Parts: sequence; C-alpha cells; structure tokens
Amino acid sequence: MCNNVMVQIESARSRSLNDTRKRILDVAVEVLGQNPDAGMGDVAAAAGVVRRTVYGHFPTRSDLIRSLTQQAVNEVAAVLDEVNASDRAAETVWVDFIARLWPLAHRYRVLLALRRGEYGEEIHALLGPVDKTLADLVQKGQDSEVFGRHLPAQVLSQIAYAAVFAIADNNLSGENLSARAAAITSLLILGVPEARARALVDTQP
Amino acid sequence: MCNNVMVQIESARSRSLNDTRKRILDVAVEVLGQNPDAGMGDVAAAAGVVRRTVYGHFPTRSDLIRSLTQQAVNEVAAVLDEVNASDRAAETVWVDFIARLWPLAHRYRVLLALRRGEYGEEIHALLGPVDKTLADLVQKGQDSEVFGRHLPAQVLSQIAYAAVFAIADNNLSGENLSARAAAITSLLILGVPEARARALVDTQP
DNA sequence: ACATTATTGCACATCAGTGTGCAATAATGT
DNA sequence: ACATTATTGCACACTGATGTGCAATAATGT
Repeated sequence: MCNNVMVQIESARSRSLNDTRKRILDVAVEVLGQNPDAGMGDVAAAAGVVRRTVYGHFPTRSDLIRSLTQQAVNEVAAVLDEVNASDRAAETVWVDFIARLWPLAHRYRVLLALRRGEYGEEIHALLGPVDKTLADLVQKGQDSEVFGRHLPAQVLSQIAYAAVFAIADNNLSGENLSARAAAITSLLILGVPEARARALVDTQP
Repeated sequence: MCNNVMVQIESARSRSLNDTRKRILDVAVEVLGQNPDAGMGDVAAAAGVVRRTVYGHFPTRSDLIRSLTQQAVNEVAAVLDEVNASDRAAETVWVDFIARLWPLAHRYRVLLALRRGEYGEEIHALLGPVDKTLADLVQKGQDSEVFGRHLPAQVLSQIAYAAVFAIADNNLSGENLSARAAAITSLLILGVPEARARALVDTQP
C-alpha cells in the first residue's frame, strides 16, 4: 500500500524528467542522422547537458539507439497504417502516404543512415513490419495493373520510398516544391506514367 | 647512377608486393562495403594476413580508405568518361553508362556506405567530378526534352544512379535480370516513359 | 648459396569512447 | 522551509582500435 504512494510520487517527478529525456531523444535524432558514429558525448553536448545525464536516461548507447529507432519507426508505421486503413486504390494510398511521410523523411533519415553498421540487424527487425506493409501495398498495385512489374514488389517498394528519403536529404532549398517532386518521382519509379502521376499528386492536397 | 639500379631493384620486388597490396584492397572493398566501421584487424583477417602487414602497405586507416575510394572512383569515372565521349543522345549515353556501371555497382556500394560518417567530406570531394559529369549529362537530357524536369538535374542524377546502387544491393538472386531492371528503373526516374525505356534498353546489348 | 625484401609475431604506447560511482548542487512540488 | 529528485562535476576502470618498433622467418630473384 505504501508502494502505491511511491509509484505516484515517481510518476509525479516526470515533468522535468520527460522534458530532458525528450530533448535528448530529439537532438540525438538530429546528431546521429548527420553522423551515425557520433558518441554519447556529442549527443549530450548538442542537447546542452552533461554526458552523465544522458546515461541517466539511457543506460547504454544501444538503449539510446533503440529508443530512437523505435520512435521513428512508430511514427512512420502510424502514418502508414492510418493511410492504409481505407480500401482506396494503391496509387491513391501511395500518394497519401508520401504526402504524410514527407515531413518526417528528412528528420528520420537516421533510419537509412543506421541500417548499415553495428545495429543494422536490430533496425532491420524493427523496420520489418513497415517494409512488409509497404511491399504488400506495392504488390496490390501491381496486381491491379497500376504499378509496373520491372522489379519485384519487395525491392520496388524499398527503392521507391528510399528515393523519397534521398530527395528529402538532397533538399537544400524549397521544401514545398520538393514534396511534390518526391511524390511524383516515387510514382515514376513505381511505373506510373508521368501524366497520371501529376494528376494524382495535384488532385489530392 | 647507382640509384637507377636501386630503383630497378625496387620495382623488381613489386610482384609479390603488389600482389598482397591488391588483395588487401580487394578484400577491403568487400569488408568495408558490408560494414563501414570494420577495422584494420577485420580487413587483415579477411585478406588472410596479419594486421601488421596491412599497416606495411597502408600506414593509416585513412590511407586505406583513401586508396580504396580513389580506385573505385577511378573505375566509375573511366566508364563514365568513355561512355560520355561520343555525342550521342543523353538517353543512349545513360543506358550505356548504366550497363557498364552495373558490374561495378554491387562491388562499389562501399561508396554509398562511406559517404556518411567521418570520411564523408573527403569522399564527396573525390566523387565531385563524377557527380558533376553526371549532372551535366542529365541536364543535357532535360534540355533536349528526353528527361523530365520534376527535379533539378543535380539531384535527379544523384537519385537515378543511387537507385542503381540500391537495386544492386537488394539483389540476392538474378544478376542478369536485375541489370535490365536497374536500367529501366533509372530511366523511369529520369522521366522517360516506360515503353521508350524498354525500347532503349533492349536495342542496346 | 646469397642478398634482398615481404611477412610475421609480439610487445608496447596511445587514444577515444563507454559505463559507473558518488558527493555536491540546483530545481521542483508541497 | 522541507523533502525529493534531476542534474552536475569529477573520478575511475575498462575496452577496443590505432599505430609503431624490432627481431625472427619465409619467400623471392640472381
């Protein structure tokens, strides 16, 4: 019974706690996205705290990476599931997906950066469901003849959405402009004719 | 004059020397391509020599990376320059380029892997001329209306040939099959209609 | 056989990053 | 004011990778 009080107290401390924790996570996404080999010290410095504090929230570098990846995957998966819930045509779903993915793409390029090197396996595992859902969507598009068959759905989906991340990455100027461009390019990759691609993108803001 | 003899002797030793050096370079491409964070020890082990021997040929890890990158860039640049020499249409040149690039793509995915993290700047510098030539080629294609304008030539070229590397990477099965698929996909990215893309790829083996 | 050179094996110094412990201090809620 | 908790500042041990030095050894060309 006394324990309940303890628990309440513990959850009461959580304001400032979650605050710094969240800031560390945010800045870690940024730092590790730019340099996957950045250490705990770099993250701490960028977050404006001392290295020791980071270890207070994440006992291990692995834990930080894990939490980081988990959050990124969760957000992407949420977008994908939400968009994929309807029974619209694969084309339409894809356009919608890219449109909502775009704001996250540049931020979460850390996912692409971390897929190689040391934590690749783990990230691949976390990313598994997303990859599968995406592959299924592309497969569905291929079955209904709206997407091309020049590559198997599994790899085609990878290339198509990797391209979106790549475009977001090489994007130093107009954000709004490139959002359209990214969507159109990904549709081209999927084998959608340019005219049709433009029509799809423009009729769904 | 005696020095000449020395020089001759020094170049006479070069059989076995260049042999191990080349093997180390070859295996380093492989190892670092799979894991960019691999150390000198890993490379040595994979090459079947002792760590000390690697340091005998490459005084520093940086030197190894540099030589590695230089070789890769040289090969890609050679292909590109050779193909780009003629005054054929941009489409045709591109298809030719991809066809000759393909055998190198999987091997030199190390280039994409190393662009982030620690040596990114240096690699970017070495890759600069290639990137520029490629951008110019795509620009030329855009000027003659055979390539799309959904993205600026500079980033479009990056996306298009990065996709080729990505396809080569996700390629666990048919090599010959994917060579065509890679070429077609890259053309789609460049805004070439699918029918035209297939025609281009098929009429130029 | 001889001389030259590449390779090996081992020891060693160095360095950067990780992770921990603990007391002092600042911020917070009540 | 008080108690609780997060943060800080330092100390330290530990690990893994880098790079060097040197003598022993194997391989090579002449």
